[in-house]
Amino acid sequence: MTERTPSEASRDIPEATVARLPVYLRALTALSEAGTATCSSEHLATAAGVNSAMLRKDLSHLGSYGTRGVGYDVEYLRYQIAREIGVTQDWPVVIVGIGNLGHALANFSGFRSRGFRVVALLDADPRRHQEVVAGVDVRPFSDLEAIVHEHGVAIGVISTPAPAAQDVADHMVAAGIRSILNFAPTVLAVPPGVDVRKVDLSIELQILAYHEQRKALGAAAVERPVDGALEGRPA
Amino acid sequence: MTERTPSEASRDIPEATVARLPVYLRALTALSEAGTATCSSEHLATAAGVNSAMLRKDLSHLGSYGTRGVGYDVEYLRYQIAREIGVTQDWPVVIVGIGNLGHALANFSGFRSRGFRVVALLDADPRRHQEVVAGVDVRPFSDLEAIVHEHGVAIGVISTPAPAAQDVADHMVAAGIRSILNFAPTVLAVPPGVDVRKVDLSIELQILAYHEQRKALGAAAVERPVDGALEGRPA
DNA sequence: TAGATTGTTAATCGATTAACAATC
DNA sequence: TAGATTGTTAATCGATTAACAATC
Repeated sequence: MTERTPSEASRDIPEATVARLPVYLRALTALSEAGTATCSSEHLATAAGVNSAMLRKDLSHLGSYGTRGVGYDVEYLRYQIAREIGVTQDWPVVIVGIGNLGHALANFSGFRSRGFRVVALLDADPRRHQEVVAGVDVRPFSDLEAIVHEHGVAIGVISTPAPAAQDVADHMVAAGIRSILNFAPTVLAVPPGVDVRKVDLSIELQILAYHEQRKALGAAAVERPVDGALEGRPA
Repeated sequence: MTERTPSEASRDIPEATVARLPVYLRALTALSEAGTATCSSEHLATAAGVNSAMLRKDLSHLGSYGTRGVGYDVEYLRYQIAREIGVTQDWPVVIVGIGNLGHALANFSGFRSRGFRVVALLDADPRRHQEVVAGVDVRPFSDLEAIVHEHGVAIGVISTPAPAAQDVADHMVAAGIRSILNFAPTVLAVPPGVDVRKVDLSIELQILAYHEQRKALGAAAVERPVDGALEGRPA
């Protein structure tokens, strides 16, 4: 059951590598469109914003797709990475929560071009059910299960307000979805076997703020109040 | 200049910890709003979706803000984390690129409530300069430098199409911005000392697709073509 | 053959986790 | 005092980087 052909050496790719493969894929697509036939690890690494040792290490998890002394065939490597990620196939996606962000996501061209097809837009608010966004009409949230089964949806996107997100996730899981991209600023609880990735705008800004604050401190090391001077411990 | 008071033990917090502090902050805010005065590391960790050992380790980098045998004072810990991140102060932010995503960002309430204030919306397209979005009017991109200086903007958000992003980043850096949140699907080159965080929707979906594909393989291990059977190496 | 560049090894670094002594 | 829970230590795990032998 879990046995594996030894020839298929490429299983169990580290998570950090998986997260970079789409970046390499994009860089290779750009090189391909620019008419470049071959590239070195150095060249590709620069385009992807990583160092070449890391790139080669990452690619070594997939297999041996380069040629020593020469480099990588752009088209060939691009296909191999696309296949490894799974974007050579079509992925039906459903988006739940068609507010400002949901509109932006539905209209985002980068999905379609990478094998993701938005098959349905759902919203709990009946006033939105008149709307057509990006050529797809907005349907009631209660249609979720039917749509998931009809289109074989494996990936769900949540762009509702935070209070609704857990309920949406529960229904997605119940309908058979096992991969969720969550834009709502809340921690989702899901059963084992379900993957959740979160995109959290205000967390990203807070991380930047932390570093920005430290930069400012370096510049004027005085302004910060001395440890504990302002706020006492509670009793 | 770089000397440091030994009492301020909390410098040099690991990057992984910094990325989780905003999650703890959000959980503490929820606890606070629910009227909870005290919580254990176990309780807070569950709310934040991490394990309690990691939470305590993370908090230990900030200082010793708990009470053995008792737990943490919710309000006190919340303030300490907020101060550490820097969200007790106000951060003026500028957003460049007011398409669908820019609209969604400008309207996002989570910014304002966490100390981020959108002081300007900029777009290169003159047709957008009539618009008022979320109470702020859209101004020409060429106003960037003046606005940055006027408001002391330290954080810039890029929500333009990919081809425009590098040029926007260059202008931001030239204007003095040293923290950038990039939503454009492209790798930005910036000088040392400038922080860039990227949010890339299609990369997130591709990471989910990779894992989804592997789940499907586990279920039906046969369907995948045998290694190299379909595609030959290029000459 | 000589030069170039991959794929891999080994060293280093950082992050996570479990366990427990300190202490409220 | 006894029970609870923190803060820290040490072990483990995973990711990054440099260096170089393999080889085109």
